Amino acid sequence: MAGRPPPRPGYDVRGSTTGRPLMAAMDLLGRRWALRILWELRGGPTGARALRAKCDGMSSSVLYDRLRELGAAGLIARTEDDEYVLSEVGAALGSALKPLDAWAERWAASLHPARSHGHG
Amino acid sequence: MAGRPPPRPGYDVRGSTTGRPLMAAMDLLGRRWALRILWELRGGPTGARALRAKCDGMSSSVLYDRLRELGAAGLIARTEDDEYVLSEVGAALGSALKPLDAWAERWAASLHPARSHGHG
DNA sequence: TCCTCATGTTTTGGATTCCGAAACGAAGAT
DNA sequence: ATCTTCGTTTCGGAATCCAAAACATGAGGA
Repeated sequence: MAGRPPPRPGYDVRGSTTGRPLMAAMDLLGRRWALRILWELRGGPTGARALRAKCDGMSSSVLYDRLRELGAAGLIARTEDDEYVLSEVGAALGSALKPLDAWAERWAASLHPARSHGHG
Repeated sequence: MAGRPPPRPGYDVRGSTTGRPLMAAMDLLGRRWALRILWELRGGPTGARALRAKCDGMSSSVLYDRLRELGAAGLIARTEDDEYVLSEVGAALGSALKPLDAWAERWAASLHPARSHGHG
């Protein structure tokens, strides 16, 4: 079960007592599969089992831990159909993560410059 | 010790065999303190002990695990003075992370709208 | 020389987190 | 009733993280 309350800005999080939002975000998003879950939720409402399939390799126990945390943080919500969906801030995070996607491509290019890499 | 080679784009990473750069990035950066270390390195070359002080709460063993991983990933390098410094791609990541910082502020505002929050 | 102090780094044992598979409970369809 | 699909929880073992101590090196001073 959750060992501690999910990190939220304004409160002390692991490694920072300043309550700086970015630190809370890094604590929350810096957990295994957290970013990935949000990323896969970009495409619209998704059921738990389908979400797990997209994040192949994730164990269900961790999935539900994350879903609880992200829900408590207000990043995801649920539809009437028992599906998980990005909240407004959650969707905004998806946009804020795009530069990271672009950077990753650049990073890949810097490591093996001769490799071609598509965007999907 | 390092249980597996640090994630790099173009190879299979935890939870993804596509080699997609973003997935490799999420595996690498989604480890505890990884993002924080890069964030604190923004200010210029920093010695190991000073870096650990900035990331108060981080244990030294994890610090050096991360420094090894980030070094192998080409995100950080070392100066002659035994200090750690962002590489070119590493610095670019710092910029790519700025929208995340901005998003975190918005996230904080969405949780407790009446709270004031400065930028430093 | 010897001691001290600050640094970079590794080691160690215990706590936390993650994984993988199985299982449970509630629907719907046959 | 039975089968299937889904959301969810449980559980033992593995990987990771933590906290503190220890090791190594070099500079400075007595």
